Amino acid sequence: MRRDSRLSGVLHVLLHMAEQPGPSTSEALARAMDTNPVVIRRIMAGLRDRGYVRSEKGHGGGWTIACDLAAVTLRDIHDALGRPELLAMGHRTDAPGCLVEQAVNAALGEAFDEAEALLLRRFGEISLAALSADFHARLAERGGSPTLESNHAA
Amino acid sequence: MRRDSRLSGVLHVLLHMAEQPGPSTSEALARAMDTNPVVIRRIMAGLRDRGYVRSEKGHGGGWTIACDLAAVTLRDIHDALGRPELLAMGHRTDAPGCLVEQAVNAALGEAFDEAEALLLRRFGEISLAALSADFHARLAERGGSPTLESNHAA
DNA sequence: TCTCATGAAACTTCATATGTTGCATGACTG
DNA sequence: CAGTCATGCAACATATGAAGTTTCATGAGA
Repeated sequence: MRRDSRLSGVLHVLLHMAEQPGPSTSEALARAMDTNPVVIRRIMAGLRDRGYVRSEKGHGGGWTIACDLAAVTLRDIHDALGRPELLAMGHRTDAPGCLVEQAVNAALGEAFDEAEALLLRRFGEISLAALSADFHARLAERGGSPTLESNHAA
Repeated sequence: MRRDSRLSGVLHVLLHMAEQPGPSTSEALARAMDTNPVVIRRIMAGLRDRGYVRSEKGHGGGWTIACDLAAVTLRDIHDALGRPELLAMGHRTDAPGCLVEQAVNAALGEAFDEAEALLLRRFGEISLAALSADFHARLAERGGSPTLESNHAA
């Protein structure tokens, strides 16, 4: 099953924006992500509604970070994306009358719930600032330049 | 994203077969599962290849359990299904050149790996016999009859 | 007014689980 | 041996949702 990469994508966008002094246009971000500007706007819409980022139209417009990176976690971002499904598997029937299927659902459901809870807990432990710090650590190790373009073909 | 219900479905089938004295036809199982016989054959093929079940053609043919339920775990069944994806999310790019994306992948990947490991561990802890026992416990509580049909519209 | 940027809607593409049909194969029955 | 029942397999249809694309409206700044 094709895996949802919106969380991965939006984090990539946010960290690039954090390296930019001014606003970043959807077009520039899309070029860096090798995708379409509309896709950028789509995944950013939820973050804008929550006030994590701001968007401005017209000349000099684009996207700006509008929150404290240390105060926002991956879980917040996941929520802003609309809490997409975490697991690729599910029950065949949600409320089965069959006792066999109830037993199956109970056993699987427990494992599913634990895995989802684990993921959400981990997401809640990682702030955007921590991600950014990890990036800068990698940058220092590599000795590269901190510009957006240097890491992409663009 | 539409969730994969093959594991749930095949477990349902196996537990029903365990309640049957003789072989169960794909057609009968499909009726109980409210699906198509070909779907049953499809999800059972992997289990047959591993020797967990046997299939016989012709009169009196059908599917029979060919393993010790206590010796086979949900993880074995998951393997027999071809180890479908467990998580609905993934990386945007698997081996990115961009350091930002590497940092994102590292953080997310750790959480993903933990969640997958947890699921597989839990699956490995649950045997088919345990599932069957849970079913019988529910049955005793409900006081129903142990037939396949009693739990389904058929 | 012209240009640049987002906002929103509609459409296409793609992957994959699921559902369906048709036919070949093999096993039992009479 | 012919007929029926069942699986095996291939091909095709359907449905869902992420991702990509096109188009037009809107608003901000030069």
